[in-house]
Amino acid sequence: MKKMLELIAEEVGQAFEKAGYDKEYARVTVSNRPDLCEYQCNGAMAGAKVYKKAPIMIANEVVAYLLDSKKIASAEAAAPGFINMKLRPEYIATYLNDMKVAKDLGIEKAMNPKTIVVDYGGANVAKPLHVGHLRSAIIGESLKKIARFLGHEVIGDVHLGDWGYQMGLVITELQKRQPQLPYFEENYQGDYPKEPPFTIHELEEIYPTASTRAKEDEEYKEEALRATYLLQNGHRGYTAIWNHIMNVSVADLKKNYGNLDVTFDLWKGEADAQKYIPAMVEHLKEGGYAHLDDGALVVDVKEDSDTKEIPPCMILKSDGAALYDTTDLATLVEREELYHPDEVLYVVDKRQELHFTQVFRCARKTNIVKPNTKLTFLGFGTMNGKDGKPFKTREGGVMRLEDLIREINEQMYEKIADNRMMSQEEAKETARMIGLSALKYGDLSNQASKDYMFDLERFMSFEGNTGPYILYTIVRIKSILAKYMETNKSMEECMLRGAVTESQRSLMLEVVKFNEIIEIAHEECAPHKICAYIYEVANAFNKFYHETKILAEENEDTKESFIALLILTKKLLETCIDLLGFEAPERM
RNA sequence: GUUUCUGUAGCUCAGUAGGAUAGAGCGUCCGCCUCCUAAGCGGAAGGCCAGCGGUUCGAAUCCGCUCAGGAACGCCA
Repeated sequence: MKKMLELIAEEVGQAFEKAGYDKEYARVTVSNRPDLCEYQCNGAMAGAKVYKKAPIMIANEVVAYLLDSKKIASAEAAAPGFINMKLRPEYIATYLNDMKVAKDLGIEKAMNPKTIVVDYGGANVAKPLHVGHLRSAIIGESLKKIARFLGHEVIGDVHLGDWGYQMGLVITELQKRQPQLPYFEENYQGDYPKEPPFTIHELEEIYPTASTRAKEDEEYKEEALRATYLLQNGHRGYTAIWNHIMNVSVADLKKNYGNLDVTFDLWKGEADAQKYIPAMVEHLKEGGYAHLDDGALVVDVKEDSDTKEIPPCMILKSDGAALYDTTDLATLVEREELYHPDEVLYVVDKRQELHFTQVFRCARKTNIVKPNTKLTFLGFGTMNGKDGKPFKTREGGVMRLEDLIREINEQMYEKIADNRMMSQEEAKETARMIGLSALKYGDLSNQASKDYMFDLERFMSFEGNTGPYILYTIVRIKSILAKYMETNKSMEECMLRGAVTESQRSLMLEVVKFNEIIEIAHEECAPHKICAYIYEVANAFNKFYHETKILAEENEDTKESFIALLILTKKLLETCIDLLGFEAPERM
């Protein structure tokens, strides 16, 4: 379905043309003066200069051609040249009825569906997920769903940090603790044990211990680097350990992401890109792109328009080892080969912007990606605590995701437990759903690129602009519809009619905006616009709800129209929260 | 130091193809349950949109400077 703004703009465009003006001035927006009108067009003022005419005259001429419109009920020119319009109630109702029966609420699917790889999550193997991983997961998941909803082929890749020095550290520490293991036995030819030599909890403790030791002990560090080197060159025993680390760690990561309802299509990582590195390096050398600088192999990515120094993209360290840049480039090689993406979207901490600028430029310059492959960096800001500094636990440490989620679920359970009659099991599941909505909405309602204050107490509140408030609104609708179903069977046949009250009309006008909003959220990578939108829809609904006795309505047609509006509103809210990555319970 | 992002109500945040009177929530104060979930709804108070200058019919929005805070700046990822 076409967007309402487009439909009205077409109408107004025709009027502009009939009046002898270019229809490009006929851009229509939702009015910022709802007391005066519903939609407005400011094109007369923009055109005034070109046509050397007073804007109000242009507006008046255009308005004259709008009076017999089937969509627009009233149009008037206001000083200095606004064109103010109201829609015909039955036209709004028709539009909403179409939405109600259309697939996916009549969203316009992409004309040319793109293949989009979304690189998000950013988890590291052998390290627990912590709050620092939250934003990437939440924002990336939402963007993935939005793009998919619009008809694109979207591939979500967790892109694990599963290669390099950190693995050498774990191997070294393990060797210190259990030197008798066969992995460390030289010339060992037999099979290695199937059971991993550590649990996830031990693994999560091994890494930080090793990391700390390496910083204090030069010799230890050398060993870890050596282990890293051997692993990368196929050392049999270390590879076996690496596989254990992967198995243990990935299982745990899947569980954690599962708690967040975040799912990836691909569990690829840096290790997968390794095999593409030699050929890529060859390509960079042969193409004359790379040169040696201080012993390191680099590709210059400076551009004339730069306002600052952009350091070259470093491909190989002076000791010959690969780096962050290398792996990300090789991953692009891999992605080109396997998926031929039209776009690769990175949802990463904004502090990595420079790195991705380098990688993107290098990939383009060296033809690692096709010229028309879009590379997008969506950098998100830091989660700050109430003190305005990066979020920490009370003890000053990094909070583990697992602990955070457990705490949210427990608190939410206590909040709802004494409120309603519910089995413990249902209450637990309900608390989980509400808790997740609080967490995700709290994050997503902020503009991704900005730092934001992580205030759980506020996010978990049922009042105000929060996830729980949105869920509460949906639950209210569900409750009415359930009651309606008890006496009436065919809910789906209910038809919307023109609004009978102001609050109903406002709600209808909110619902109309749906495809407009989703499209913008996609284009701008801005889930927060969906949050703002559903908050307005929820407000409009609650006002309508408050002023209207829906089930007690005596006029059957009107009642059915109310029910139809409720069905549509519910579908809309549910669709939107699904795009944000959470869902609503039956009751709460 | 260079570059870059941010600065909007007491607090947390919306608000870009420049538009009419800058919006929410929380907090504060005042109202509303015989009625579909009051986890709701209505109302009040609260602003030099960091400051100064410019562009123009018109600026929170575009440009310049200043101030304040954060971040990044080649062999970690």
